Amino acid sequence: MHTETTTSTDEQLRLAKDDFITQWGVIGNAWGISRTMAQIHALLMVSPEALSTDQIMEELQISRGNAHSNLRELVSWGVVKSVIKKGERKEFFASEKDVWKMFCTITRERKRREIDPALNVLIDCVQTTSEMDGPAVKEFHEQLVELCEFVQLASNVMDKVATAEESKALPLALNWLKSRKLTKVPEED
Amino acid sequence: MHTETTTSTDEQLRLAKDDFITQWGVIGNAWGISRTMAQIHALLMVSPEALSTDQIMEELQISRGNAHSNLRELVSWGVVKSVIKKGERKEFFASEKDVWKMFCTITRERKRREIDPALNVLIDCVQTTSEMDGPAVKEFHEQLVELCEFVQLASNVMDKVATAEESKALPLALNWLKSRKLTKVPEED
DNA sequence: TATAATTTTCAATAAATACTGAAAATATTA
DNA sequence: TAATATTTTCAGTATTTATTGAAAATTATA
Repeated sequence: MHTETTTSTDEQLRLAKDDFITQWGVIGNAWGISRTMAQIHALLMVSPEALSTDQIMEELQISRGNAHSNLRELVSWGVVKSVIKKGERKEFFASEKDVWKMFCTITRERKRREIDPALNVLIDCVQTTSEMDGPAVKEFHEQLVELCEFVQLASNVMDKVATAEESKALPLALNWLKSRKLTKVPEED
Repeated sequence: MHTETTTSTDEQLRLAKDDFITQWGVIGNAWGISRTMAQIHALLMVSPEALSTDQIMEELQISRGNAHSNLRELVSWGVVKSVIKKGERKEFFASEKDVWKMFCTITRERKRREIDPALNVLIDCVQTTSEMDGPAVKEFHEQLVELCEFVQLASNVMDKVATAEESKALPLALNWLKSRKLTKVPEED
């Protein structure tokens, strides 16, 4: 029996997944999502099985508190669901895997958390300034109305996306874009 | 001469602008933009004139270094432009005021900074896994391809938006959405 | 050229955010 | 019920990000 010189398929797969998880963490970080949260999400996206908190802690080498709070956050965003396995006492977690469903879910949440509050603030500002006069006020008011209408439109668009029940609806709706080859974009220096 | 009991129009306007600037800072913060950067942006959006670094420092009560680096950042995003006033030695700054142009500019930058790097990472992962075999690998590979195609589409959409030369093009293109009344969305509790 | 105005840098510090690990609370089984 | 498994909380700590303010570098004027 001689020493294995090639990496086994399982090992290769594990390494590729680890790489993806790490990279997704970096991406998430660049997008303003905490590295750990992005990593948990990535791990669950590429896990055929739902995972327990302990498995996630083990895999990503993070503490229980960290795993716990990030899992709750992912669940609150709707991209991860808690799964009960029969015969098992603990909670398991599984990610939504359909990219379009994920997109719709995140859009709905972002609208609720980020767009609606901004809209409310802007509407308040618009109303305050509509009761004042003078040319300078008018200019300011106009600017606010433009901003407001923009955010309103964003809000409407996001509503449409969020309620695109069938995950297949959007890809089709966006068919006006020809697909391109899978070619890397030149990197920054 | 009796004491003024009502606030002057100028004072009212100043207060309304201050309020907007503060609120925009809060919104920006919720969107992952630093409070100060959002405030500078807001200030410039509602200033009829371009402002100097000193005026911005004074207005927002921030340090020179802070004002400086955030202004550079805003300029690098393309939403603020440096303006040279004749007879004046210092640099002045003015914000783009057309909301749609702003949107196109930000979209272009986000694509370049956030989408393209992610796409490159995903393409690498897809390629790595395409050279491996086994059913588990195939499942992983499929998931990566879906993600990749999604990001690719996002990239294409953003390209279209970014190059929508005329700022009027997009509002028209998005006409499929009926406008709604300016009504506040119910707040969270 | 020297002088003054202005911009840029950056070490030090403050503030915000993320993470740990263990204790407390809760839920499950015997 | 008690014993055990599991989840949740949270004070303390580490890490990251934002800000200050003054010195250095740059640019413009006399």
